[in-house]
Amino acid sequence: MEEQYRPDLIEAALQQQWSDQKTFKCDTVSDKSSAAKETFYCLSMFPYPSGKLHMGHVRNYTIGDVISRYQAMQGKAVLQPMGWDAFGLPAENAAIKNQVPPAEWTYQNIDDMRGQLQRLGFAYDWDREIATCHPDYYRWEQWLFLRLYEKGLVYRKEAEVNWDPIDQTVLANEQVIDGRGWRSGALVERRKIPQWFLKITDYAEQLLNDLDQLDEWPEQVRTMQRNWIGRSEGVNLTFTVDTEALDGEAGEAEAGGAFDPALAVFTTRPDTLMGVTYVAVAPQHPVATAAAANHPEIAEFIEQCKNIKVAEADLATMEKLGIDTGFKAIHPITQQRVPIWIANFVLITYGSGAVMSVPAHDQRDWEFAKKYQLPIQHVIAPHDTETDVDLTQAAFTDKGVLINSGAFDGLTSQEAFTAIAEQLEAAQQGERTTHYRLRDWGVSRQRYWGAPIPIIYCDHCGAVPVPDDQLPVELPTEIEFDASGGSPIKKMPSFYKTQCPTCGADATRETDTFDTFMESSWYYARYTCPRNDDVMLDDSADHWTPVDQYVGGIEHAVLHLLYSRFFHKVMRDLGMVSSDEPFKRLLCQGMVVAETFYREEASGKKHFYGPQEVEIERDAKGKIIGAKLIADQQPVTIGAIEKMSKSKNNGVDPQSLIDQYGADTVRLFTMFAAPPDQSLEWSDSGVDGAHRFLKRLWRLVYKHQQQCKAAGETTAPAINREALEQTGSNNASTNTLKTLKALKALRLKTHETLKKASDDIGRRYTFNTAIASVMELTNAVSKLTEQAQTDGATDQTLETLTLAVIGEALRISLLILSPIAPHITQSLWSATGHEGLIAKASWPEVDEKALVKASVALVLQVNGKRRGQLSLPPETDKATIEALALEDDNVKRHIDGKTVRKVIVVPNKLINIVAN
RNA sequence: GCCGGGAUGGCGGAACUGGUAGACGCGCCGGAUUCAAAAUCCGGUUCUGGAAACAGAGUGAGAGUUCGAUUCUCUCUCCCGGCACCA
Repeated sequence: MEEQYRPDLIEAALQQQWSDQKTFKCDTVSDKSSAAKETFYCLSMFPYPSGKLHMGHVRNYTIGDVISRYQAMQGKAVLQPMGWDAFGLPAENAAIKNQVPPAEWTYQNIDDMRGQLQRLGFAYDWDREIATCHPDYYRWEQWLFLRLYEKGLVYRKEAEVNWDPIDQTVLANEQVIDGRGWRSGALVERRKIPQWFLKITDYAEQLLNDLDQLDEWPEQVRTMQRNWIGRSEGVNLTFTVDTEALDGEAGEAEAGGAFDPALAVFTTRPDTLMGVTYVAVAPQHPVATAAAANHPEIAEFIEQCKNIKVAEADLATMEKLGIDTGFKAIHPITQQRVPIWIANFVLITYGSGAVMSVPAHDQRDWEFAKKYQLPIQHVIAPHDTETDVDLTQAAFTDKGVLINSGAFDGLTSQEAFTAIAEQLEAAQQGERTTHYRLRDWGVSRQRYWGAPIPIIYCDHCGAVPVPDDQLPVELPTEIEFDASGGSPIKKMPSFYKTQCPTCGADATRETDTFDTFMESSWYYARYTCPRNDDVMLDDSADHWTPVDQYVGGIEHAVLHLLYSRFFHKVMRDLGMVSSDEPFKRLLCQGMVVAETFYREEASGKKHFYGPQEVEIERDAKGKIIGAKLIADQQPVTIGAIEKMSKSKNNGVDPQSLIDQYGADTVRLFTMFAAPPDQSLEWSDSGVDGAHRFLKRLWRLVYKHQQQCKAAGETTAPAINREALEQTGSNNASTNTLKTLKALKALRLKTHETLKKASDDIGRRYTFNTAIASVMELTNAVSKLTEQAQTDGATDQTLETLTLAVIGEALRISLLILSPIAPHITQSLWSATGHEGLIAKASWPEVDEKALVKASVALVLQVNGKRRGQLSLPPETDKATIEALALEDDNVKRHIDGKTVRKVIVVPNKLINIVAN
């Protein structure tokens, strides 16, 4: 055994050994030996192959690896695969920038990043690796899409995209900066094009209800999904556009063509119907188009509304603007005429593209009405008389009692909901309905680097699905990119020219590709049978799924996790899996963040400096007071602590850390610095600290091993429990008694640590506190080792006993740390005479007998403030505790002159004396 | 704007079910070792007062419930994630 810890010597060798021996290869279903074993499927969200790993990946995959290794030590058959979410926009951007085809760029990145993952020692079954850009993978995605098509879950409709009028391409939201295309700088326009949709709304109710099954998901994620699906009960009702007035004013034929005079709106508050003072429609609504026909100012307003990108956040934060169409809508109950306005915040994609407006009882309507001097009609009064309603200041949005509502006056909001809905239903002007905020999933992307949508357009037969035997529709990889960013296959007749599968006539292939969320919605299932070329999923899928533990970033809380849940239910309905949900337990890890440093240039633009370029200045207490650039010794501004990113130049490259400290140190630090669900703040000195701990652990084991050798033992001796219990023997010296007491204390600490760490790693996933408790244990071992040395000459039994107790503490420390730092623990495991792999060892068991305590600390409080402490045998009775507490000098002082009113005793914890 | 989350010493964090606030690590201060340094080891370290014992204050701000609140309730401030074409 080496005296010094040398990660550079041990890590590479062990990784080679694990790879050669396929140590972490997962048993297949047909393997009889594994059939009886309990399975555990641990999955970390697969990475996009961007080039190299970042700290977020390291954190994500270390968490998954710790859980996997822990579960394997529990005796389970563990599946932990890894792969690549390989389609996506960055490959196309790189292609334009570097003139490298996306496929080449992607596969090179995969090779690089695979090497980095292996260098971190993750226990993956690499034989199951998948890359979603490979035809063997996406052919099954095309196949599944066609099954959805057959089931009527696929349809085509017009939908809006961000259009760059100069580059003549569709832009992603990310590519629109301040309303302009990121390459061309042109103002983007919203433009409608036909696109394919999946009917996820058919599953809205199930997706909502089954959230209740997911009791091992973070509550916040379930809440976000619930709100995203957004079920609401309301009424669909119809206002009628007053076409007679229209005739008088402009004439319908002129007015941009005919439109349906029935103007449908949805409301969750039919009780406020009598307070409607106007109706608002989306700029794209047919009524708006009609109004624009002979009113140039309206046409111009509609035109302006186009210059906003297709993102809800932008729509919701923009200035609320509107214009009167001049048209009137007839109220379904009062028959009164109210104005129809065009409002830029009404979404054509959401509901019917029109809303009824009740400014008295809806804040947004109120603000709009104030701005454009529209009337405000008060129709709901509060239940109680204390609540102030001042409609000149704000809308009153609570429910209450109806007023100014004719026949409905005096009804509560709830009663009015029913009464008004029934009246509308009777008059066939409305119906009660359930509405979802969730929209159908648009899966068409006008991009190259994605899976082709398997559809052929024929002039005679329309849209025709590609027959199964022609799958996969392969994406050509021999392509050329031009600077506009447009998809090359759209200009590639060899790709899109084909024959209609139905009639054989010349036809055109769909050149759009799938949204990359398609690939990530089912990859977890494909890992169970990644090489099966005959079917998408075989029996293995049901053997392993649902995934027992899924680990990934909180940013996926809604979209990816909702789409996967949808796909799982679809696959269930197709008989491919039998469970309802794909992921049993979910862990959302926080971001990796770091300090930023910058200088503001004359233009106001910030120039960010990397952490390695900057020197931190501290005051005498170590508080950071400033920073300067090493290069010129001039100050730089310390910015906010933000997510590591290229733009903020605050990223730390994991590779250089691995080179410097080894994989175990990096793994240990990322697990120790924060609990997994919180954001992790990067700290170089923290990494040093983690490395120091590993060095200390190594030296401790080395020293112990030397002592064992000196005592003539090759490994730590077994604990002689009888000898350890001999505290009362008459001829024992004080030194002996002292040592025995210390040994028993260490053994207590060992098993307390094991108990806590097992719970922390196995149940709570608070790896930071598990590591902290092992640190405490090794600190105690360190103290005892020193103590034993200074106590000097002791008899041989005692020496053996000391070696045994310390040996147990170290062995248990190694086992607890092995999922976190697998290399160093393996080396020390072998060096202390253990055969085989620590990864295949069983998790140690707590010795309950070692946990028995002679006394417990009991806190004394007077009026809730700590005034002292008692050390008492556990389960001391209340009366005794109270008597002892009242004798305490400090307690006496604080109750002096007061009357004891009450005494509260919490067993084995504290006693609180209430006196005044 | 909407939905979700967070805030505790100089710093990262701990306190799991309402019961000793600050475990563990970093940083800093002092000491040992060393010709010296690195490395390592030992001690101290929430703030204020005090030599100490101890006392007072203290978990983003303000209120409330309770014998007792970092923990529960309400209001507010700031920061972060998502918002359907970044993945």
